[in-house]
Amino acid sequence: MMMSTSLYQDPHCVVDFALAKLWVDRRAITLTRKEYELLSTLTANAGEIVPRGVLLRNVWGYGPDIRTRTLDVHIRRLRRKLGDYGEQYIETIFGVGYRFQPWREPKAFTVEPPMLRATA
Amino acid sequence: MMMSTSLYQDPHCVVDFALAKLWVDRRAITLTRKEYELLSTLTANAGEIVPRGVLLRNVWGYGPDIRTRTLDVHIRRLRRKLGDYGEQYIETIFGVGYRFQPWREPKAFTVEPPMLRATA
DNA sequence: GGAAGTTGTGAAAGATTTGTAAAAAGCGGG
DNA sequence: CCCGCTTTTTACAAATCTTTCACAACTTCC
Repeated sequence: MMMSTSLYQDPHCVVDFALAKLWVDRRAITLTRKEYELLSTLTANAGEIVPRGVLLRNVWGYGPDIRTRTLDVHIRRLRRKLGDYGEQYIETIFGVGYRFQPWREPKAFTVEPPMLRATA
Repeated sequence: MMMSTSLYQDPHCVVDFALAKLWVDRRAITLTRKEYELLSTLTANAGEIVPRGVLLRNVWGYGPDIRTRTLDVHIRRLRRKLGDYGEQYIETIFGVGYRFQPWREPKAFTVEPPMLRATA
């Protein structure tokens, strides 16, 4: 039985919620369970801030009174697995939480410098 | 369109659900009943993760509260019978279950080294 | 600039899951 | 019953994942 797969998708990154898989630039990346749940929560709210408390509750089942750094560590490992885009994809909102930013083409500064006219 | 005998098939491995038989590289392999049921369940969902719980329920009829290592032992024997491909075919998804991966040609890295150009 | 609080990070410790060999337990036909 | 084969359990070893720790780096606010 084939149902259309639910996934997050942009030019560089695909997350398949059904297969629990991640691809970055066509390359398959293995995620651990916690990494996957964390990324799922973030991409499910792509573009929106997800507060630390919400992540700790949804992914870890922690209450509001638990102090841990495990979220930070997992964020770090996710960023790593997202390769060069890690920093761009997962944004830190200081004092609040994190936000997964859908891919946006970088300004083309280095690619196509503004009018290098032959000349002088 | 007619639906011929139901079987799983790839360049190295054929599983015939009707005959309850397995061939690896043209060689017939005898499977015990449990081995066969396990392999059937896995190949029937080739490419997809099958959670431990599902296997324990489908193949053994166990409920979610039963702790046993018999699944692991059977996986091991299946891998053995699949010969050199055992590890490649049956993938462990840590903390989740197993996945039967259809055959894929290995990357040809060693076969055709990237351009050794004569020169300098 | 300095204090207080927050996040980043590598490494270590802890916890859980899976692999495996070998022994024990089941099972069906003689 | 007894035998041969299959299946399950047992008991560790090994692999993998998760969390903590200690400290560096960074933010914010005064």
